[in-house]
Amino acid sequence: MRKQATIDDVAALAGLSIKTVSRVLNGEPNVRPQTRDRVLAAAGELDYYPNVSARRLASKRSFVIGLLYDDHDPASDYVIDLQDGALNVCRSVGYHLLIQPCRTETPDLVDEVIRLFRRSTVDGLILTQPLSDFDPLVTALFESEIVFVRVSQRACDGPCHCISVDDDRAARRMTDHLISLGHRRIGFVMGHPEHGSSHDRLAGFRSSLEAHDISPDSVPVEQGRYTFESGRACGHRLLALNPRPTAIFASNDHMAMGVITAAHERDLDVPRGVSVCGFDDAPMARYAWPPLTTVRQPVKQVARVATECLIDGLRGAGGRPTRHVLESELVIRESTAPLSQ
Amino acid sequence: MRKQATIDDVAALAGLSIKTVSRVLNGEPNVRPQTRDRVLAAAGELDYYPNVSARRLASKRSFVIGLLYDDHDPASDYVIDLQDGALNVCRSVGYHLLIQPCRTETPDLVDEVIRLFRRSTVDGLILTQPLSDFDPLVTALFESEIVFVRVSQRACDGPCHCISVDDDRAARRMTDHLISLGHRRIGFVMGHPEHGSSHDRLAGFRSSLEAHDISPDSVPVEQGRYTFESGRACGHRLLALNPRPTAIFASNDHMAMGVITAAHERDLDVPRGVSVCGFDDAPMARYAWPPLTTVRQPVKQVARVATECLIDGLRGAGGRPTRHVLESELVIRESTAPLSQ
DNA sequence: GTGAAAGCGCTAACAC
DNA sequence: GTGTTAGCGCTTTCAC
Repeated sequence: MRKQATIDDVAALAGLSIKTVSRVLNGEPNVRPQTRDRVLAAAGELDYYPNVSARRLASKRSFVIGLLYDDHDPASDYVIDLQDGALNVCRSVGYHLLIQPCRTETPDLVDEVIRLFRRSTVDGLILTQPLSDFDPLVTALFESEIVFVRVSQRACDGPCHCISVDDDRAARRMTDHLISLGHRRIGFVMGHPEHGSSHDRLAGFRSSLEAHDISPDSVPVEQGRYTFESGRACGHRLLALNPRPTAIFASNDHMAMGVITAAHERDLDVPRGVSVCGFDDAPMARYAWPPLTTVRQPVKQVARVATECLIDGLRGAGGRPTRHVLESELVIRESTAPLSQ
Repeated sequence: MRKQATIDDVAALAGLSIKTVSRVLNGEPNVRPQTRDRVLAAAGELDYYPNVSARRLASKRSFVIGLLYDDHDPASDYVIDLQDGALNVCRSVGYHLLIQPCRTETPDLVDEVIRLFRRSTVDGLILTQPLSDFDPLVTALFESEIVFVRVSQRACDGPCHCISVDDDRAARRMTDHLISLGHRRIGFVMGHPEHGSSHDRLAGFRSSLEAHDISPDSVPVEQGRYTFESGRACGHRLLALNPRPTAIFASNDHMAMGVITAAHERDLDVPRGVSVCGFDDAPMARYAWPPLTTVRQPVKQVARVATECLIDGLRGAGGRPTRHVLESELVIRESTAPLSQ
């Protein structure tokens, strides 16, 4: 393994001082373009790459950001996409990503996260749902003056960037779709009551109904918890109703799969007997039978934007807190069909 | 944010030199137990935690290990489990984990990985399948004298630890299960031909057949690629056969889901018309309809063992290369049933 | 067994 | 615009 060049080597080759090299490498002002080029040429020739540890030690910054997520069961696809989006940005700007799965239930979650900081291993954090809606944590971070961005629908009053997806609107459009197929008796399976997204999706559902003059009486709502099992239980309850809903909108794909299973267990064909749709476009949605109509969220892009905001903030380019709202996309597959007479 | 204590603070409080403190913290010999205790007490009182960057800079080690995995489509559950197992060990011994998704197809994959090292950000690597079977990479790592462990069935000739799962045996036991249900005409869907596991699983399948005196003629084998779509295509080919197989063993769950879809598309009930089983116990297997009979691999444990081996190796406790083989577990659900007459 | 001094490779503050 | 001088907090070498 060849020895890695140091900044001194570059300075020597360029015939400049070490500080000038440092300036160029850090994009600081007050460098003549011509000097700059000389430095870059020398660095290129030596295949020089700054030593991260030295840089960290001297600058007291770690160039690492932490990605916090809840590692609850059915989240792996979501998490992988988050990681992917964040990693892409990190790599392109020379940061590292520290992944930090955690559980909202952990009693000393807040302490743990704060300690991550105290140990100076992380410059800033990305909080994803549902952690980003967990008030004790958010409050503690503000108090500790830790830089972070939230991926969350919910507003927050502190000086922090928020990135969100328009769940409300997507749910409304999905409901519009069901109604356009002729369905008017639509069951709804709500997500985990403590996740902000559950309420947004329900709100979108309701606003579509309202716009179509459908009475709330014909739209039974069941409380799920975003898991397959809860979807299955809610599915059974909804399908036992008389009159039976002709369509069921589950707030995520896992619950939608549960609803489909419940339908199968009652020898009800999907979509002929009942249309079912989900939310999230988990990979399983494509492989289900029948393939699931759902909503595709731009998860990678959310992570990308969040990471960019955070790193900009760390670089001081920060400024006032911003709010980004990204759009989801309807994915119509075969689990929804026109109402059969 | 309170200022983090330094090693000097600890030394001062303990009334010892900084070097002695360092010795204790690094578990070096030549320290009197009593001195040791004094140091630990002082460190505890100050809530001291060594500064990672300083330690890295001075020791030229990063205390970071890299987890390399292929980020191919249907792998997210596997990857999350790998990360989880590795993270647990890392945290308990004070290492960090750098995740590095990559694609075998990337032309300069090898260069990229080597560079990870040159830039001194990683002390060692964990290679997971199918990367761990990718010869150009493995060879390059040996040549660069980079410390790594492989998660792979395949043996390798270099001085490196290997952690594997006994796919061969698991496939044999699964086939035994099908035969015990009365099936003798069993279709097999092979995995990606370049993944070592594909061949192991096929071998296990064959050895069971042999043990039961079943002629190879009655067991059609189709070549898949571990994806849902390939499973679906192979499923159609197998189900079009005359006589039709009464059971199909797919080499992973995604392909098994594809086979089930193919069966549905031919109005064939699973398991009454055809039994189907998979491999891996992906979460989707539990949520499928019918729930899928499959093989559960101890992925987290594999990652844990791999991480422990690697870190031991880095600490010099290394020694000769070891080989760990972990056992999988059959998960019998409802997609397999006794042969109906 | 323990300690003193000399860096690791970089950035920060200030001088020029 | 550019260079000089000190550290950052730790590990290492070698002396005691």
